[in-house]
Amino acid sequence: MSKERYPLDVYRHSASHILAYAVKELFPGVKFGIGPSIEDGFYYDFDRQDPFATEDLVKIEEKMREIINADSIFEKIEVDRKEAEKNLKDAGAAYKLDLLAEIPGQKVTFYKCGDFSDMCRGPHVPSTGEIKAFKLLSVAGAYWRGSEKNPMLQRIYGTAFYSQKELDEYIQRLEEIKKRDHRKLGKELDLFSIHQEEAGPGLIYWHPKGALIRRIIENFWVETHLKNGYDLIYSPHIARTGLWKTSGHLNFYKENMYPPMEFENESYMLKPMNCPGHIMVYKTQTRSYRDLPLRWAEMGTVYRYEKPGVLHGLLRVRGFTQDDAHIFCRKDQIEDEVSGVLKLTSFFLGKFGFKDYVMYVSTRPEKYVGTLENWEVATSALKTALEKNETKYQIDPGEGVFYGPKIDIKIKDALNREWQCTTIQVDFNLPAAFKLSYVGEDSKEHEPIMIHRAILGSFERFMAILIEFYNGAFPLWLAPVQVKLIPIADRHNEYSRKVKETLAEKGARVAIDEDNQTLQAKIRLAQMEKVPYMLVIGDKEVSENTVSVRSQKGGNAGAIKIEEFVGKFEGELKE
RNA sequence: GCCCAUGUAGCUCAGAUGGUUAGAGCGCGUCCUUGGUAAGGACGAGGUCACCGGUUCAAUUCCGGUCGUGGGCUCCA
Repeated sequence: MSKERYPLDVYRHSASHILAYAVKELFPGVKFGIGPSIEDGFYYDFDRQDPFATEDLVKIEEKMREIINADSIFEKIEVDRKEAEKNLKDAGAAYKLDLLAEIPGQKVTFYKCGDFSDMCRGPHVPSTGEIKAFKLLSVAGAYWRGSEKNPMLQRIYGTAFYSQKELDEYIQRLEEIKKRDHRKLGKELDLFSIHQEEAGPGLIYWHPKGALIRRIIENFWVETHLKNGYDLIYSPHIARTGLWKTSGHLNFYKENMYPPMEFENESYMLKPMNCPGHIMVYKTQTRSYRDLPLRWAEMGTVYRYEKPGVLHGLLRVRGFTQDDAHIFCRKDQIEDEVSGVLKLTSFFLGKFGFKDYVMYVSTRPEKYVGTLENWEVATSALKTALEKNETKYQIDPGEGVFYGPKIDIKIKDALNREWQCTTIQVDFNLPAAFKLSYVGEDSKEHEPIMIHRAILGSFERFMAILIEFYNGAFPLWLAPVQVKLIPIADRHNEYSRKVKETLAEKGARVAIDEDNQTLQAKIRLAQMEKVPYMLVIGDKEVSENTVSVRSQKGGNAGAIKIEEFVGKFEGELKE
């Protein structure tokens, strides 16, 4: 065995081959798909009559260990294209033939290892004994080449690391992610529920604590928008089907819309987006170039049909509230407006503690509306705005929406996962579809540009991210209960109520635990509820007019005067 | 939608090759206890074993379907 370190993906790719080798040994007749390394490990796709059971993974792992112990050499073999084709045909390797068709050149490489040979670009580690730490994780169905039209294969996921220690750490991280799951914490902290059978899947019910957090965020959101030159509007949840026809949603977005409601000989549809509503408001007046930009914001609840298999907690739902806004502006204002949105975005995300994010600019796709000149102007405005904000970004070529280029921002959470929240999209389509105009300096009619933007994305998704990011322990300004008073015995209840009143007058959200329980039990409960501050009140506190402060993260901090606690509390809120 | 797994008390989970009253812990209620920084004690109330149908003398258990959920594929705020 060599001491050289191979890149982790080479390592994993080799592990994936060993997996395929083991499957070939254990389950003859299985056909092979592809087996690449992925971000956190590797997988291999197999076509087999009977799906793999979870117990099969154990057997396969054992076989893999045998192969590793045998330390078989990965032998690279170059084969002439025609010969490869013949060999694969003889072996009945339909999927490999499919792959071969896409490989250019006259030579193809195979890697042979023991009795197992696989068409593969490589590279591989020199021999199977190099693999020190691996684990098979799960089985799942996956379409061949990711298309619903193709047959479904059985995919086995696994991961591999240089050392057992790193593997253990990875598995620990998976467990940490599981522990932080917003669905689990949402239940434990009594924030929200979903009543899939009784009320319908993908629809969220906010409980008092969750609703309170939501309202705190909304208030902050409204205040910030008003300070930053936005006006608020409200638009209805349904509109005549004709409106969605004009907007183009019936053409481009139909599969995500719920079927029409018919009444009074008219047909109405539930809104999947807020934009047409905002356009209705725009059209009520003749707008002058002097009026622009108009920035209209709305926490707009929209409904989108999502396939049953994709619903997931708060992250993927069927009814959600976007922190939406539409900016109607002139072409020459795009850059400034986008720049303003970027500044607002970093203010918002910073307020919640997100410091790391990745920006993507998506450019013109193959199918598009609008003039090339407009695309040019808008795309470069997006880039310039980013550059002037000294923001690094990546280009996603051709990934723009049909109606215009966009900026997507993904935030990174505590566990280094990326989440898409903010999106800023330039739209050439709707202003044209609704024949929007403003009167220019030249007294002629011009078409405004529309910018759609959502900073938090959807309230539901953002809450899910926050819950997992904070691990349920919301910072003081968001915590539904900020302070919990814990009287030790009944005789301390009265004093505690007075403390509560004092704190409540200062705007604090306070609760008292007057249950007939021991101090320890009350503290345990408050800790599990992740209340930022617990104030313990016993004989000593009552007689000295103090409270004993315990913080959720820092533990017991001793007794202080009530006014002192108020000062500390208010100071922390201002941070 | 497709593949696999799965649905037992408010929550987390046991359980029976088909057979009278289906269990535990937490939570909830009543009582005892009035305590000093993560579970004091006793008693009690909670279940059409997801729903519909089939097989059977008998189904929560076996079979089929439906509605959900989980992990994937695809898609996305």
